[in-house]
Amino acid sequence: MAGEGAPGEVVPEGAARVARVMLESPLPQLDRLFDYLVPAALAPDAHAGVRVKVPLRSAGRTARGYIVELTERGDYGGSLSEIDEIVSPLPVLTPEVWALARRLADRAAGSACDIVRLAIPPRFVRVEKAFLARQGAAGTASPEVAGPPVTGVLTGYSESDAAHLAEPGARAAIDAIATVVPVHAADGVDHTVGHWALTVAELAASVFRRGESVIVAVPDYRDQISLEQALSHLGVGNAVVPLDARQARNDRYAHFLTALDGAPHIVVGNRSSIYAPVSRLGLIVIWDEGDSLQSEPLAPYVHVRDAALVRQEQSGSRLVFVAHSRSTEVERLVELGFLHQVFPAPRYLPRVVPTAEQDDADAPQNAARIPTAAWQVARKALESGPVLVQVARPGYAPVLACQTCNAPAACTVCGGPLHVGRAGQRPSCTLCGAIAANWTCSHCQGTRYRFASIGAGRTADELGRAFPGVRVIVSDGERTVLTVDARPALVVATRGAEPIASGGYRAVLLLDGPRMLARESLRVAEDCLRWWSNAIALSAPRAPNVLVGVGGELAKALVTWQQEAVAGSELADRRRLRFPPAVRIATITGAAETVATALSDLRALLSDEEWAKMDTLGPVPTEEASVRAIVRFDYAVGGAVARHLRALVVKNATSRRAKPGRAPGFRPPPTLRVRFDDSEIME
DNA sequence: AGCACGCCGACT
DNA sequence: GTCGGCGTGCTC
Repeated sequence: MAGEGAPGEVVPEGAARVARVMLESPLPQLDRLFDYLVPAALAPDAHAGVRVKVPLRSAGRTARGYIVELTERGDYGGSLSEIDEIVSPLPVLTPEVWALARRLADRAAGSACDIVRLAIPPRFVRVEKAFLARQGAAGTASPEVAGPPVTGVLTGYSESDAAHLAEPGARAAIDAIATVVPVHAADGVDHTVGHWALTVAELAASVFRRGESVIVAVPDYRDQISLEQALSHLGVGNAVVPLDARQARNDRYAHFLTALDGAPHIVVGNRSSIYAPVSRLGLIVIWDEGDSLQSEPLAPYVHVRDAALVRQEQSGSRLVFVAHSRSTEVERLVELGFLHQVFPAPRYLPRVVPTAEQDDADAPQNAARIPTAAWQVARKALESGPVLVQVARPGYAPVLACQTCNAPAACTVCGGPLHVGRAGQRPSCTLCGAIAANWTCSHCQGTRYRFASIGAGRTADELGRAFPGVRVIVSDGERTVLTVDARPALVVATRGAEPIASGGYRAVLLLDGPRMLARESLRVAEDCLRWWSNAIALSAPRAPNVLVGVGGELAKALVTWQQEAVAGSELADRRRLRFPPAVRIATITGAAETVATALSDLRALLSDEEWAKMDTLGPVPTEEASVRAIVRFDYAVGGAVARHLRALVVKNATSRRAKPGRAPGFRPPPTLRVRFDDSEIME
């Protein structure tokens, strides 16, 4: 490389002289490609995908960005500036990921650079140097793979389903087998994992052994570990590239670069792994797509499901959604015939026993919310191993109330709700953390409070008293226990934080069903079904699973293990109400006049046919000086709605002015903001 | 975001 | 006549 590209050297005839650059800027009006000249000195490293620094508007002001493509002549009429610097010669933004980012941003009326930020971790120079040195020395080496050859067998499923899933471009919703299996990892240690992990690992290993890459997006760390153990069990542990959020930033960049090296890999990570720059993508797996952690909280809020659907379409890879229960979104895709349903063969039916809640004077201690039948199940199961008790709330007493007037107990400092975190602790404020010493009720001046709800900690205390001598283990969101051994123990866990028990739980008690169902949410039925199903799936084969205090359609769905029936009827309701996912929605937020003009501009931009396929809710006032309108529309017109709303956001961003030098207290009107497919908003 | 351009009020 | 106020618009 040395000696090439001296200043003033002439670029070879026919070489690309113009780089089209995506700028790293949050401004919607800069979300397009800008043309720059490639100076001869930089030509050797000027490849599509490399990070660059470019001048913007005036000399001295630089922006960062990525070369997206190289052409001989740009389409810009004016005179072009030259690229300042090529930050690194590594082409980190692959054409495939760029195309994905552009499509998803357009679909969500957002900036492609916001997606690229999720896709490419921050650069780590030392990591990059080490990677380049390694690549220069050894070239691109495929990871070594041990273990059995490609079998195409999918344990617990029919041969015909396995064959269907092996076909290129296959798309399916797979109902996971609701129990646990032992795996023998390469480290020589035996582990227990959910059977889903073995299923996903079998699919991944068979695609990987064809020389293709796999991406698996899992919601949390516990699932990440289980899947890595299952992949190790199948002899493809070396192929795993982990991209989870727990990694240090340098490790994250190192693993990102490994994914980029051109060899086939099995990428396992959180929702942003869907953007991994692997080559020859053969399979995308989304495990437990309904988990809220699969929903992206950063703009433009593209759910991993939607990113996966677009990436599948663009790459022609296989795509499977694996879960114990079905979201309405996946149900819609099944009903459209877009996803093929796959059930275990023979169907696996866990033992689920619904028990109506009862006030039972005979129940030990004051634990009346645990019916006698459940006590008996727990007592018997504790003879042979661990028992899982799922509860709704973490802490000890999550809610306190005034003993005199029954009002919720509020912090005397900030007015926030009080709670007791651990047994014997003084009450403290959930918001500001202040210890409530000498508490007085703000309503009646009473000074005594009572526990108004029961958390995991208090349940654990009660159970410990009822079963003297039995180990009690608490796992909640704050202190999550990942695994427990096979010895008898009462494991009290909040939903989603259940440890995996070696050999599976001998019984599962789902205690706080009615409380979980009481939550005000459009998704409450599907969420509860998912929480319960996932806990049941941690039980050993034939172990009893007691569902306390829940009857009706939900209990029936669990007993017959047909959660998709609930998803189907939920979706039918949403169609009737025109709620997502039957339709798409976009929320439009901003100053009242801004939103009003945006809505009328949108009407003007759409054809009559398009307008007929949508309706508007609101606007309603939200926070200070802001209103929010919701537009609902059929999937067919989503592209047009997104394009026009995006244009209005750009227009608003360029014309709106914060007026400096105005009277003190003057606040610029809130910006026009558009967000697509925010299903939380319908609650 | 920043920064230059441009179109109206007070000035040597 | 022009110096400079800040609203307006653009960024390859």
